[in-house]
Amino acid sequence: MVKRDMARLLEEAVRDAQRRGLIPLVALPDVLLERPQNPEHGDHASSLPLKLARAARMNPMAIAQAITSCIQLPPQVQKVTTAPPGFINFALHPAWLARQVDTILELGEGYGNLDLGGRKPIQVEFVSVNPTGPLHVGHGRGAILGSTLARVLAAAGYSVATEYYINDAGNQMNAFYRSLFARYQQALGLEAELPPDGYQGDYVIDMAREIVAREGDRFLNMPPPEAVEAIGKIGVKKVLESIAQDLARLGVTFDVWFSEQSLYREGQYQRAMAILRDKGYIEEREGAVWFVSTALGEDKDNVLVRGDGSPTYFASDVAYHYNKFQERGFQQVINIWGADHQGHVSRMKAVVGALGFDPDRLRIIITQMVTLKRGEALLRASKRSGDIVTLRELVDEVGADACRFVFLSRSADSQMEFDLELAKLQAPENPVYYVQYAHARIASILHLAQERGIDYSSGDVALLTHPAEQALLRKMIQLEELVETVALSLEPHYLPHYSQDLATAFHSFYKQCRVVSKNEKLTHARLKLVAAAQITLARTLHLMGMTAPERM
RNA sequence: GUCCCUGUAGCUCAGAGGAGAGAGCAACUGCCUUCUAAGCAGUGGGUCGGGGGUUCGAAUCCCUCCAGGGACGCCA
Repeated sequence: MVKRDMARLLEEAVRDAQRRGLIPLVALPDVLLERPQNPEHGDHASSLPLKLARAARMNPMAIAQAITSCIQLPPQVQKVTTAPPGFINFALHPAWLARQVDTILELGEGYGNLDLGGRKPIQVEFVSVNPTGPLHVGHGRGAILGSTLARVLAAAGYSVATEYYINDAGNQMNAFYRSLFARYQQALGLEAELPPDGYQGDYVIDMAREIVAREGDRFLNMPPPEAVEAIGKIGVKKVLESIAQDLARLGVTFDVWFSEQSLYREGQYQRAMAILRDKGYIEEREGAVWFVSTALGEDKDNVLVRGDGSPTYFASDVAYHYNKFQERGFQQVINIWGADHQGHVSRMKAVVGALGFDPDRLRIIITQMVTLKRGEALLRASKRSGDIVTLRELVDEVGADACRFVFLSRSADSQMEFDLELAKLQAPENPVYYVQYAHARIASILHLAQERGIDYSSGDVALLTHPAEQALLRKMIQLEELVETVALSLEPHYLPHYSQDLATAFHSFYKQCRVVSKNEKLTHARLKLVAAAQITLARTLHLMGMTAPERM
């Protein structure tokens, strides 16, 4: 990776300068290199001299010159210059840049893979919505974020497992069961009322009708509690199937669908509670069992077991995370939660610490709310009221690729507006098509070359000296750095931005440089460049979970 | 009241201590006899919410105020 090479080069030069007494022995800051926005300042830049000036009690320019004088140019670098008030600028060597085409072609689909993670087992848990109804658009955001992170982490060399936590225990499920049973009775022409805390959505009615069609009235012959349970199970299965389908259409799949109930069946709950009890984090008062989070600096304690003896969802979460770290041995766990769970972050981390694990091994990403607009009309999503725009509807209208791209473009921290009308209206001008169009154009050139039977395998990349070719190359070689950035920051919104930059570099090259021409040698070299650009662009699209179309 | 997120071009958003603050859309001007014009080249547009502070240097860090959203249950 170029950036790392440059950083090492700089660091060695500083050490050398210190050894030779050109600059004093002072500690170095963490960040050594930046990427200058002005191309005149080279490909990489360092403001290290400015940062050292005070401690070194030297003029920054003098430091810059001292360091620069200790740099021995590697093949990657054409020149190193100093600039006031104290910058060191690195310019990559055009010949080296051109040679990266061959490197990328050799790596093929593997270009962009790193071994940053050392195969460490890492879990990404996301969506994890109660199986009580269809997913809405907010869930789509978490789904796309999670699945993209999983792809990038895998590329970065982690051993990634994706997981959906099924909240199939607790009050919400019970309300859903009873709602479904009421609709079932209604579907059979009986008088029945939806419970006051019930689910009003039409999908419950549809589901009840399906159950009647398939199973008849046999549940009426059971004692009502049994019937509710039996119908509920069928309902959950149906809902989960439809959730899985909706997600699959978005390119989101899971390695594991983990049941909350299993935590109780298989003893994880009991074991986790025993640990907390042994370590003195549990107190019983007011008829309930509490996790004494105040002992860990939290604002307040939290109930684990209610007065009626039933565990809270927090108790389930304790057992679940005990299971993740202790029983399944994940080194790192990433949870993606909606903004409405933000208040639970610190207590969750506290309890992980209380169980004996380093809380930093748990990283929780909060995705902010999505508001849907249809033109001027604001649409609020509430599952209870039944007034929702479902994820399925969104994908139907906008398409999976565009959905992924739009959601990925925003950082998880910022609330976003999704205007359905605009998304449809803008379709041809949408950046997603701009990026994919670049890929289709590349494919088209390569098809032409194939039709004409051009063998460019021995093309000489040294001919790639045109500014547009070099600009394209500069973008292409940033892919590895991008994968690293996203894997460390867990912020995939860099991907769509990079893909646009890459597409721009290609479109501009395409306009300025004829690829298949009468100049045979240049044609061969450029076909190589184009093939490498295709690899880079396709890889970027695939990391985002998008398709790379051959034609549009 | 407390805690979290956000406030950057007309709109949607990047930019997390460095060099005249960026992109897409929208607006305007040019460019198709050549591999896809879903494209390219260019123009206009900004008190980076306000005010203090730290720093050689702040959209970025600290304090404070304002505005929007979310969370503060023996709901999930």
